[in-house]
Amino acid sequence: MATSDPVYLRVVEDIRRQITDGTLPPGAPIPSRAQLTRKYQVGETAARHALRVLAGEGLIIGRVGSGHYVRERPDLSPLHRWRFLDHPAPFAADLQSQGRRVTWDWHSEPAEAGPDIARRLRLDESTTLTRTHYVFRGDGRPLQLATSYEPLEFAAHTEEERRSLVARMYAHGIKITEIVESVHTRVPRPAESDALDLPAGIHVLHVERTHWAGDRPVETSDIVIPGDRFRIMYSMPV
Amino acid sequence: MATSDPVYLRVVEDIRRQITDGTLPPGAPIPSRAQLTRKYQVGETAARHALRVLAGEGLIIGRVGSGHYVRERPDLSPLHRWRFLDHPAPFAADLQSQGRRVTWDWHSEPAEAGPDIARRLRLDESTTLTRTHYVFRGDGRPLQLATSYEPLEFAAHTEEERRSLVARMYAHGIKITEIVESVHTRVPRPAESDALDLPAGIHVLHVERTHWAGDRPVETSDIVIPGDRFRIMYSMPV
DNA sequence: GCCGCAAAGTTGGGGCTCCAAGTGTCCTCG
DNA sequence: CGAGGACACTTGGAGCCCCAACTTTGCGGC
Repeated sequence: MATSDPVYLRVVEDIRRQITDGTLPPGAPIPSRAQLTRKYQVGETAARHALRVLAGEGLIIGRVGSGHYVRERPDLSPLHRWRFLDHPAPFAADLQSQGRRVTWDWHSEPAEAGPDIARRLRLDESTTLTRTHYVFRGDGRPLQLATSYEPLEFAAHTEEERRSLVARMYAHGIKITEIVESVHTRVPRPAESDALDLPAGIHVLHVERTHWAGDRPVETSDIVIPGDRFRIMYSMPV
Repeated sequence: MATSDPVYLRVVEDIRRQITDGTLPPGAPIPSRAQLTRKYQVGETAARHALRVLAGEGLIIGRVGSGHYVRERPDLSPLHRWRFLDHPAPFAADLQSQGRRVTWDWHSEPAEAGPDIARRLRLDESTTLTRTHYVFRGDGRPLQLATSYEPLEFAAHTEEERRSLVARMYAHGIKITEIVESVHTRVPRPAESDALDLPAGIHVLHVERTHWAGDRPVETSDIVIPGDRFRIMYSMPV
């Protein structure tokens, strides 16, 4: 977006795009260091750094003597993990990877922080925030609820802006550096049973997620998932 | 361990040790590139690479113009996340970060894979595996159960070996490249209620964890956590 | 005693080069 | 026709250098 980003990022973003949009399928060879320097008109350092970044993301894998290749099982790669974590419906991962569509409704309103949210965002209890309720559906069935709290000035207004909190914050000059989650299970509240169409006796997974910019929390949300019909999948390259 | 490891690893491991054992507390400055080259007698490239690796692990943070510093909140760093994930009791993280001791009992026995484990490890149903049952306790109270399945030849025999599956596999020449988890909640089985001292009506979190070496699964385990009294905490640098 | 500025130090981007170890290909020789 | 070896290519470790942007420190002057 900026006019003078690091050049290695140009290479990273171009290859990443080709992998995510399927131009480079799993197993496909990535151009070698020498080829990248010619193709993108960058130095060897930049080409090498780009490959290392992509390998660090788990999107490609390097084989000494042979080359870099798009990794198999990319649906479990950190990029995807990352995309889903950043997504307002982070635990819709397995549904999406099965090719099914996740849709959602939301509505926003101003709200007082209250003791719990004030603690999580390190704010005063009487601070007014934007509270957004989300209902996520997969193939029409309710999958997941989320309630997000963020300062008024950062709230999303369009569908597009809702897709990535990190990108939205970045546009405001705020760089998200960490995502902290705390998970437990509990009995659903009546409104939740209703919204999720839960049979009696089924518990829910409750995820408290907070986005941090350095040592300052900038957004927090409560995510509620039916505990029976759902699975969370992720992976990490070692 | 090996006689001729990459030199940057020497630097990484030394600094990492100092951070984890408290010699370098949160906020402490890390020697600069120039100082590292002198101190460890390595080139600038190696010093720089070591700092990048540590920063990538989230243990330190670089500030342009100032230096690298041990990160605050290191109990949420990826290294720790990683250590706990690799640990047989991955979700004892918040207890340990509060300084409490987690202890465990276990017993191993040979067992037939059976349909479920055979599918997860891509083996034949009649294959004999080592099955290990763990009971984890924090301050004497039961916290977590785990059942691990691994090929006979890789099984751990000492307490020390049990601490890190990744290190143990590495000693066998097997490099773990990925950890895949699938989580859901369910009603506890009678034996689980018993072992975890669960009040009636409390559900459990059931985690299916599989360690992969390339495209081959080498270990899988079922981890059962009480859903009421427990929280999972982790974080990821963006 | 305090302010402001310059100098020194630090990170992060980028460039170039050498080398060891491993892979793949192709050609030659038996 | 087939096996084996030479050669070209690739990764990953390592070294050295230059520079822009930023922070810290310390000194000189008011």
